[in-house]
Amino acid sequence: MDEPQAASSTADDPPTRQRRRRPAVPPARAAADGPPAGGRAVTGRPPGIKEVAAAAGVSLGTVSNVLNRPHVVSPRTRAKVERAMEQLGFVRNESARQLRAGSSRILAYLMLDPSNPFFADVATGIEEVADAADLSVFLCSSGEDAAREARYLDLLLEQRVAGVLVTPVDAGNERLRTLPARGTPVVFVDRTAGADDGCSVSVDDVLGGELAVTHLVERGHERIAFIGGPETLNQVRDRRTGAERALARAGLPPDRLVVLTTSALTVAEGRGAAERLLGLPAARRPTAAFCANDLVALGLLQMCVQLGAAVPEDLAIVGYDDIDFAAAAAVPLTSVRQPRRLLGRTAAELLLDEANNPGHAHQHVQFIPELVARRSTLG
Amino acid sequence: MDEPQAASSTADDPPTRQRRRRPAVPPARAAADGPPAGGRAVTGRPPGIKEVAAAAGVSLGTVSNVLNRPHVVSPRTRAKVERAMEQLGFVRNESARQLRAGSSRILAYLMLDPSNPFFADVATGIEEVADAADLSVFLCSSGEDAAREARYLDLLLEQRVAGVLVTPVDAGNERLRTLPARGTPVVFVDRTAGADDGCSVSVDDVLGGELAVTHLVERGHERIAFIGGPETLNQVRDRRTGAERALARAGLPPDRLVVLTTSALTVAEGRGAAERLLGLPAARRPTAAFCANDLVALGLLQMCVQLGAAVPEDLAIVGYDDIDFAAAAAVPLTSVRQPRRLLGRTAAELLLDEANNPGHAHQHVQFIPELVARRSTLG
DNA sequence: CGATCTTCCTAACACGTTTCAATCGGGCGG
DNA sequence: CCGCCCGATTGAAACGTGTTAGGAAGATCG
Repeated sequence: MDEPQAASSTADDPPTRQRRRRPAVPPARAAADGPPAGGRAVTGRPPGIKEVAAAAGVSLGTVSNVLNRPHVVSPRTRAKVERAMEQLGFVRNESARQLRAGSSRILAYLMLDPSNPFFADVATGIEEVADAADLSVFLCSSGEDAAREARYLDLLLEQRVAGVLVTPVDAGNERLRTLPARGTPVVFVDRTAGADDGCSVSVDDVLGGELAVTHLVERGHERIAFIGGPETLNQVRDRRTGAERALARAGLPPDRLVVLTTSALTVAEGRGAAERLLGLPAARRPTAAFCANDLVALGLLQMCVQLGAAVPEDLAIVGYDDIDFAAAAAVPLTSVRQPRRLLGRTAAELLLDEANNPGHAHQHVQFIPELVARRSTLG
Repeated sequence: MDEPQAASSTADDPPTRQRRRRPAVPPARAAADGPPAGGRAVTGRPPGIKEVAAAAGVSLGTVSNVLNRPHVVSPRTRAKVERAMEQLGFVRNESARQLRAGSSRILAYLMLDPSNPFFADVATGIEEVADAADLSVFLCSSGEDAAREARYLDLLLEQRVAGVLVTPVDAGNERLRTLPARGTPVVFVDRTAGADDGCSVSVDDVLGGELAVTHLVERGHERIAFIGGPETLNQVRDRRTGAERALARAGLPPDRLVVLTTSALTVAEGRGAAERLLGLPAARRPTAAFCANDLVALGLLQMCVQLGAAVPEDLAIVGYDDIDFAAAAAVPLTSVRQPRRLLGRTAAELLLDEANNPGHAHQHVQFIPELVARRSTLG
């Protein structure tokens, strides 16, 4: 509308092309027009408890009482003070409050990767519990980078948050181990605590691997691929161990598990694994694959379809996590479901207990995963 | 291992079954054993600058200088102080620092829905810019709930964060409008600012809708479904407007756009829409669908395959957002790509400018979307 | 009129930051 | 060897803002 060439849809410019509209609201404006919601002063720094007291004609302590112990203030006085706060646009300075009170009403969840729907669901569970306890949750993303993780831990410590939930990149991190000793409760999520000092909530990944591969064996598969990596991730190791155990239980030799290692648990890696897998000579090619993660499984699935391998006829696939997209794949994916939201809720509850209950005893809570069978293995 | 019945994989218990291991690390432990990383005192409250000064045998001011202006302290003294901080496990109290300094090094991104990969990518862009400016980002999720959004805005104000990026549930929220006046810069992400007072970064959704439908028209489709909702979302309205405009441009009558309204932009809603769509009599059934969102498109796609409708032969599908799962679908999805990460980066840059540059002028930056054609429309 | 509340105010406090004059330890020109 | 200059360091004090204990003032009641 404002720039004719922009209305054309032929994109000959680089995709980062952009337009700017209404470039200059004059800066003077902020101080110029009438107060939008009362006679708010638009002075430099925000008004403090002091200004409110002056405006309401009461003392400073009374204003504080209105904020923290409203019942000890007479309704008339309270109303006066509240009106003054409204008019001045008073916002309590949390730094000052916290400095004096020593406590904060904030929890933090430091997670590996916000773009993995799994962690988003865990966070939702955490928030449910926090809301009920009148706490707020800040989410922090380490992006699987140990340095970022360390930076955030320092920051949270400096902020004196009420507690930290963490899915660690580096469970042995010294900061993580010393955190509890400095008075900040910590709960490990989806990973058993590195040391013994702390609570953890996790899901039995060995059992999950067993469930997946037992299911495949029961459907008649005798040569099964395990796709995942890197080996440094506990989750990957445990799920593979479970797979091996299931094979052994079925009386199959260990070499019937064909291990394809990936460098990350992503869709792209899953696609790459598909090419390696389908390139194997027919005699050695597995008839089923167990992926350490749904993202890998979805990549594998996509590439199989693209290369003309039928799922599950030519290759049955089992994923892990049962993210929403698993059921929505064109060939719905059999997957191992984890109680994601419950994981978050339980972790938050443990954290609250650690923070509030002096007789708190550290615990490791482990949940039982569940196999959800869909078309990718049932044909 | 510890509980025999847990080793069995027959899940007869409810899926929330759990085990607890090592229930009691004796609480006395925290005060009992040796300091794990030096002679750290395990007293009640964390040591302050005062204790550090005493331990290092220097004055209080010198410790502060080590923290804030290391260059004015001689290397020897500095080393002494740093050693003392290490030993005591000193952590600067950010509340006190901020109270005095008045400024915080934290940005917040208040987003609609953390489980939507779109927002996770925007957040990643924000973090890139923040990292470079030595700021940290806290993520907050409103979960599309206006009350939660309001609570978080209050909290962030009280924390005196350096700035707030927000994809609002309720763009007209009074709190949002008064935030800037109270000294906290705000940038609207993926939504043009409600009022004029503030920066915003968005993508031209009308153009995106035009691109999608123009592509379909060029491929010969003359009856096209628009699937999305609720109508209250700006994004949905704009994308539909674009669709209508493209039809008009092609000289097709407006009733060639068959609108199916959903109650949310989710996979489940997409599935539901598929049944409605395929249930239409052949004469009125569209040969192509433009979905307001990739989640809806993926649901539609899944159900089509399931009901035996070939994509794109029986129904061509275009999504919106180009999330990673779009390319990974078994029939790769044509979609309208938004520069998600750039959106975040630009928003963060505007925020920094608003915070640091006194001559800052509010801007509305709008990006141009791009169509990515894949098999779901190309056959 | 004294006892008892109720309501409100005063002042100390939490802790790191910053300022400023004062002090200290050398090195250096004389 | 003396006095001076310089950088490093110190001690004291003010500050930012809200919290809270303890006491004063005012109101109510018997």
